[in-house]
Amino acid sequence: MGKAQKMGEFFNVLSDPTRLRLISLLAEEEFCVCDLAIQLEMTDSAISHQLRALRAARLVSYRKLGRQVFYRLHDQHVVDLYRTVHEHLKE
Amino acid sequence: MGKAQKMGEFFNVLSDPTRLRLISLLAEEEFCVCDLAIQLEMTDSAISHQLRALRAARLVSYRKLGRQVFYRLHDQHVVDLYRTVHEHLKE
DNA sequence: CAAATATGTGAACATACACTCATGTATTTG
DNA sequence: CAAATACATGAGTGTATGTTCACATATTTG
Repeated sequence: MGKAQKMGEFFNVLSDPTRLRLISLLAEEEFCVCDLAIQLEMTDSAISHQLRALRAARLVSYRKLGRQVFYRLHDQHVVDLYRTVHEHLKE
Repeated sequence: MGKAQKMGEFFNVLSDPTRLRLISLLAEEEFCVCDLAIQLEMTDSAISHQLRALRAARLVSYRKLGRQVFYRLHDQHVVDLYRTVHEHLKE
């Protein structure tokens, strides 16, 4: 797979508002799926689907605690990127 | 429009391999549409459509010279972003 | 064990979009 | 002016994808 293809797939993960809102929440602290769903006012299923995409992109990791699964950002890198673009868009 | 929506639209522009390849070429020097099409081995029409998207996102600007239109990156900001992500994906 | 809770997942549906094709516009050239 | 060149654009088409819905799995609780 070409470089442009790979980069495109990465940016594509960040091109969805729901996934960006999840990243924004998880930048503060870890959350379980149901709490993320409540805060975004969406179904658990929709959130779970999007977390799957974030997992596949290695942007989040998680730990299971009883019935719940707590997600957190895999590293700070994506937060830096998020903030960089956020600043850029203030023009 | 929400912040996440706006950021999503920006990342979406960068999620297409053709547009990323255009950005990569224009990071070096300015090119006219037909030369971009030759280098990417695509039709002029396809390139023109994608340049329109890059124009709408204010990522490129252009100057007309006779029949040709020369495109260049609007500023260095997107190149920095490009390189940051390129480094990130080397993991 | 049975019911409830938290999450994951496949299919379906609606929408978005990248490229092609046909056509339009502007500029140059013969 | 007529033909050719460079680019732009709208419609059409195939593909990708976000959400919903139904259902499956795993854990807790009574």
